[in-house]
Amino acid sequence: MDNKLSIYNSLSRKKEQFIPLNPPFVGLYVCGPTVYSNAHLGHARAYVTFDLLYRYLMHLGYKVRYVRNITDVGHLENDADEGEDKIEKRARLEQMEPMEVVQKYINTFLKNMEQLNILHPSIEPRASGHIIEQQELIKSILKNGYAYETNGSVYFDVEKYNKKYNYGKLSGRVLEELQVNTRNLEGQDEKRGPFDFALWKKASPGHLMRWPSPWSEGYPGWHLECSAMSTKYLGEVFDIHGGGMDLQFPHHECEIAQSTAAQGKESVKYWMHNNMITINGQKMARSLNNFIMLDQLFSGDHPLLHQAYSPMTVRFFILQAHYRSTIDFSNEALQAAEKGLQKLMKANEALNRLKPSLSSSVDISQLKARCHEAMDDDLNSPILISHLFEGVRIINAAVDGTERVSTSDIETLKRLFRTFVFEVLGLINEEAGSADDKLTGNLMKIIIDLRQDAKNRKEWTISDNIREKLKKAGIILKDLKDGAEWEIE
RNA sequence: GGUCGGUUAACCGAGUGGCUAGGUAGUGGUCUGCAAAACCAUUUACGGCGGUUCGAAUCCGCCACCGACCUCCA
Repeated sequence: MDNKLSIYNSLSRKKEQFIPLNPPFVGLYVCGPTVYSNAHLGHARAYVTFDLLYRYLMHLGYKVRYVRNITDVGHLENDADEGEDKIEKRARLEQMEPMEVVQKYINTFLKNMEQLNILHPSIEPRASGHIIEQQELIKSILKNGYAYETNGSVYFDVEKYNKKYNYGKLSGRVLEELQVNTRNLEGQDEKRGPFDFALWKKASPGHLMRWPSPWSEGYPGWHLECSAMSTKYLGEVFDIHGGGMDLQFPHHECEIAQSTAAQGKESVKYWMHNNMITINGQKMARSLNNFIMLDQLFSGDHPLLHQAYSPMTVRFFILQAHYRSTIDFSNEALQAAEKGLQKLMKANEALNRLKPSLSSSVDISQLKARCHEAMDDDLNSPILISHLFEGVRIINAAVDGTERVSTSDIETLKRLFRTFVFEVLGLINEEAGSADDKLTGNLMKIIIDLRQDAKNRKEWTISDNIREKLKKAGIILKDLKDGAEWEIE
């Protein structure tokens, strides 16, 4: 198992060599969605990013336990302590049970993830299924003196925590400065400090989702679930915690505080954050009302979209940028990704009919080494893709006869594509299958042979007519040096 | 206002103190009955002003602009 992989640790703000705590095992926790609405382009970016990490770690031979939670309770809107629960709000709007809402959006979320060929995590725990664990965690924090109870609610004492530990180390914030720069929010008299956050909230009379607890009938605070579930499934200390950059503060900061307050030590070794997707230079945000849902992207049904984009086009678009950069959405960029992906997939198919030469005029093993280097360098998928396009050029040139590739190098290339294009980048050839249907294949052979006869007699009107009519039927015909190839549009 | 990050050619998007990233689009050529594809060649770059250096787009400083976080967000 090689350990050349380096990843950017948000905690140290630099690239660090990845050294697992207990090789060959790796514990990976990623903040999953709050299931109160359909999944959007931003979700795709986050989960494609960590899917890439998951796939590459497995490729390196690690045994990864990947935990991605589903938030189905406790996530409030607006001010963290006064807002309405997102799930409950949606339940009221759609006149459903909260858990019906949860199920509905879990179903579409998982469907979208499958469309994007994102592998299922090892465990997808739900917050509502871990109320006991969350309560136990609160008890530990209370016992250690870093939380207090007011009116049946329990809050984390940030100021006290900050005296011994460092609240703000992940996001680079200093508590005193935060306090100076923050306006006093109203309606927070239950809390001792403005940055204290809820661990347990007493349910108001109309609140639907509620559980008994030593403090009140209520529900857990949002930040708690990740600490509780990561500890349960990955242990007190584990390797990697991931999520969107926007979660760094306050969510991940609070997670660090909770775990540290409960166990006296931090739980995460490497923090990784993916950057945002922007639309016309601005972050996609609910408040800006510029969301594009994945279903809309796949169907083209959105005012900003000129056309539909397939799941693999979206995946490839995301992978063509580095995960720590913002990517700006545009139709042009998506269309460029679509074309590029087609080129990659066609070259992969051409690989199968490549005629070997006695020797090679290209260095395939060097290409392979470069692919690994790119991924080892903080998952540099754009560089990896650029190397794969060098492979594309070699394949096409070999088909044309301007480069030579030996039998063993063809095998290496095939392995290279299988490994990096399909296993690591997780791409799928969406257009594959045209030749799978034997009957169609036979019919097409007859048509192509008849057309070839016409061509041999230089009856161009007939041959062009056949090509034209096939096109209308959705079949693209391309003449080769000997014969022709076809594909379904 | 505080903190952090960015500004790369027509568009997207990497990277580096001196060596063509890549994709898409454009132009010219090869191939072809034509078309498509492919191949070869090729145009417009590193926000501005200084500084360090033999050499900077890459390091430093200042300025301009953009964005993120500081409230829910992937």
